[in-house]
Amino acid sequence: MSWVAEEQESVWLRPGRGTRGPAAGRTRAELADAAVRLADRGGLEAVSMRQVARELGVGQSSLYRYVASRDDLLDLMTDAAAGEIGVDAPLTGEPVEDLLALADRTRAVHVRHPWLADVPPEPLRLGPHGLDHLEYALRALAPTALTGAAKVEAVAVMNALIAQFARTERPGADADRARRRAQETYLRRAVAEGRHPYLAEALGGAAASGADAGGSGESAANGGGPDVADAHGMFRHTMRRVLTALTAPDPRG
Amino acid sequence: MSWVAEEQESVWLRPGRGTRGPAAGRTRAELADAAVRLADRGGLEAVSMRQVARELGVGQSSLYRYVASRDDLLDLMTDAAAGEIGVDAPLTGEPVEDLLALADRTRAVHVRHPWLADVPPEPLRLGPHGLDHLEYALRALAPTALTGAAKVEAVAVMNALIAQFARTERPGADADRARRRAQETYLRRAVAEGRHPYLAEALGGAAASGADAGGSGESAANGGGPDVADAHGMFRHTMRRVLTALTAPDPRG
DNA sequence: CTATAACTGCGATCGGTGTTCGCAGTTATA
DNA sequence: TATAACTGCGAACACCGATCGCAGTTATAG
Repeated sequence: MSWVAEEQESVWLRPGRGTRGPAAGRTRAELADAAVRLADRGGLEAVSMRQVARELGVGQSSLYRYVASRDDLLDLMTDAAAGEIGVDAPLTGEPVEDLLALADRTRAVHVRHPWLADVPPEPLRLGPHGLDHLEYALRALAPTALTGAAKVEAVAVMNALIAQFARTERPGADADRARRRAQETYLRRAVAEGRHPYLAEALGGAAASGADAGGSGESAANGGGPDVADAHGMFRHTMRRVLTALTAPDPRG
Repeated sequence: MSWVAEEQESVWLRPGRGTRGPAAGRTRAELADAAVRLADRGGLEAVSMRQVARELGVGQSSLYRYVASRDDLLDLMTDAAAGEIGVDAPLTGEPVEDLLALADRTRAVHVRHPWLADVPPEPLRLGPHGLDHLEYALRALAPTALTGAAKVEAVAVMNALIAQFARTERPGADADRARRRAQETYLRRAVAEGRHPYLAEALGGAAASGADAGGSGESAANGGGPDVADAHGMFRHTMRRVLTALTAPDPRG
């Protein structure tokens, strides 16, 4: 990788090619498209350099002419998805409403690309579209009296919750079915033991739901026969509450 | 895997061994300990079956006598961490205060085991300790007028936020340093272009912060010279707000 | 027009991963 | 004592991300 030897390593900072050699057969955008296509079909794990190369009809090692690593490919995919959110909707001036609308559109993208929730969240994964998205959210937060840091954090929390909900509501990847069912079985049996009365009560009507303790939380409001509309309602409801809490003026200053 | 052929697959449902053959040389707990030790040192990626086997001084394939897959090993690790949280603290009866205390203790575990934030969040990753943790949280939420589902969701949101903050504040894994710095460089240059005024303003004093758009959100309040105490304060502040919002009686019913 | 430098595509290959299989050895039961 | 159940594990399989060097192509420099 000659062009990366210098100093900068971000995919987005890489300059266009020189004029010397033959033109590259594909675009980075084509790379991203192929990867997204694969991920939409088979999940993030289906996105291997070999698979992407086959999808594009090129040799595997050729991919490294466009991208320095698989992680860069994930950057491309993530930003492509961010580009689907759309940041042209006019703002009403009501931060909570505007962010809620943005959250809804982001959620839609997550539904379309369930693998988004599986992309390992790096501390800073912002491409051009990601920047636009963040800018839009900050613009929506402008009427607020929050600190810059607080605003950024509010957006981060919002996005974290969106990913959280997206994970919860996703259909289940066929392969995980067995595992998921097994874990539900365990939950049911453990609750049946009778040593978790509050849990038993909370799960009362619905079948299986849960939130893992140590890691990132998970929950599911489904089990018996939930309709998506209800899930969406739950999403909007919870999100509005959290956004209201986050955008309220800070009593400490 | 004879014992798994039947039906159930969860690690936690697997019965004790029969009395026929020689006793197993290690415990599942020892497995978990070794894995946790490795993860504490080198991150989640350091936890490979080969490494764990070497750490234990056994052959690699022997691990599959204790565990059906690497994912089961992650279950063991996660639940071991969940066991460190502690659910013996008495409840005050104030849901927000109790949950905030619980969140603080959970956060401490995340600080001690930064890899927790990297464990792929499955829809249902609850071991025995995870169940106890959830039960404790639900008990804290008992005075509330929330639905069972709403309570579970509140806990899930809380855990998601904890993981979010944990990711934000973690030191940076040495190997990612270069990548991280590169991305900060990109952010700085992009902002310097002048086409993201709100972003520029929000990042005003501090150096680099961000929240990715498509995937799960990320943020960083650090940059110039932040102290951990401030981060902790930010954590408690945000958490209290969100918890207050989530536990307030639902106007819809 | 030629030489050269820059660029592309890619086969071969390396070290690593999770997982499976079958075999030798061990132990308690029948 | 024979057998069934269990353990540990070496060897192997298929896949993974990444690297290296080479042949072929193209625009520029002399």
